[in-house]
Amino acid sequence: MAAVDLATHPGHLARRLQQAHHLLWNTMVSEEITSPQFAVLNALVAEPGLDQRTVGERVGLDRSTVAEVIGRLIRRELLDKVRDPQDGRRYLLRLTDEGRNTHRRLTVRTARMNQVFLAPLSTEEQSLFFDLTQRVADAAESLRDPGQPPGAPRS
Amino acid sequence: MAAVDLATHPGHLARRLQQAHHLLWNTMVSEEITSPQFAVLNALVAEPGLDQRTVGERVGLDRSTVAEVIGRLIRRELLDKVRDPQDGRRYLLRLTDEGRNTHRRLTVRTARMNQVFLAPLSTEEQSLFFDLTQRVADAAESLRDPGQPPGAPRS
DNA sequence: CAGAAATACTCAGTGCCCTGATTAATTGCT
DNA sequence: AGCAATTAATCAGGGCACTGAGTATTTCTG
Repeated sequence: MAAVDLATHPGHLARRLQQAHHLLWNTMVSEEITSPQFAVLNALVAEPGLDQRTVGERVGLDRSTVAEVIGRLIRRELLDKVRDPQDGRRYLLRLTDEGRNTHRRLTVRTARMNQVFLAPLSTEEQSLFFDLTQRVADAAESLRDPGQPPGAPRS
Repeated sequence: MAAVDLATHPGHLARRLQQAHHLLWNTMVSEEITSPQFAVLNALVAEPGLDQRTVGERVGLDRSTVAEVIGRLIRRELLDKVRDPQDGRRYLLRLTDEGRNTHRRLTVRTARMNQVFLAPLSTEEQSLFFDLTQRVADAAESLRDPGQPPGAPRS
């Protein structure tokens, strides 16, 4: 008799949201390529030749997960990996032609999927949704390591 | 040069949100019990003696996942499982005393965590966040099986 | 220059999440 | 009663996500 209403738990809502998204992705975008895999491809289209760690940073995947995702992309020959001649610890990642094609093809579909996903909201509500969600996520992420706030200079 | 801004992708945002939540949960609620596990305990506090499938329905876990989660809860002796004498296909789930205690203890902490998680938003923004997120999730879930809309009568 | 510290990556272990196939029990229909 | 369809659960298999420990390479420092 002391049960809680899960609808008031943002974490539970986040999980449901992600599950719903996963489902829609599978039906509208691709059953082969997952959303995190697409994010990796996208990061490499934006900045070719990144190393593994940086890709993880860009798309929000930790070192282990990014290694797995990249492993799968390499197996499918959408990517390849070469040692950085400048720094033998790093692997440099490059898209194959097929990787670039796949990214281009899926970009169209993800746009359509996003529209369907957000269709229940009006245009203003959609911006609000992005704003609120992003602020919550940013804040929680910054609790992780109280290092420099977003947009800190490099080098 | 045809890269997309992931910040405009609700799915990517949902994933980040969930990751951030997971992190906060680990530090503020429990490293032993996960959020889905808590959801299962909570469902059984609300409705003791549910079967596995129904629990999954209540907390939004599919048949396979709910079986795994329940397995872990049983191993930790927070739950037990007995065949339904009325229907030998079902397992009926019951909280142990420790399960009830754990639920009660974590309930307090989850409330605190939710506050911290949503702290970047004002009170009105928080209700808006719930409303928008819930509508998106509901809509996407109903795309799954175009069965009866929410709130369909039972029995 | 040699040893210590930092960095990039890998590996092992745990948990969540889904689909499709299978098994066991019940219900419905002749 | 007997067989088909339905239903609850399991199992196999693939993918995402995190932590802690280990390896190799580079950089920092005395």
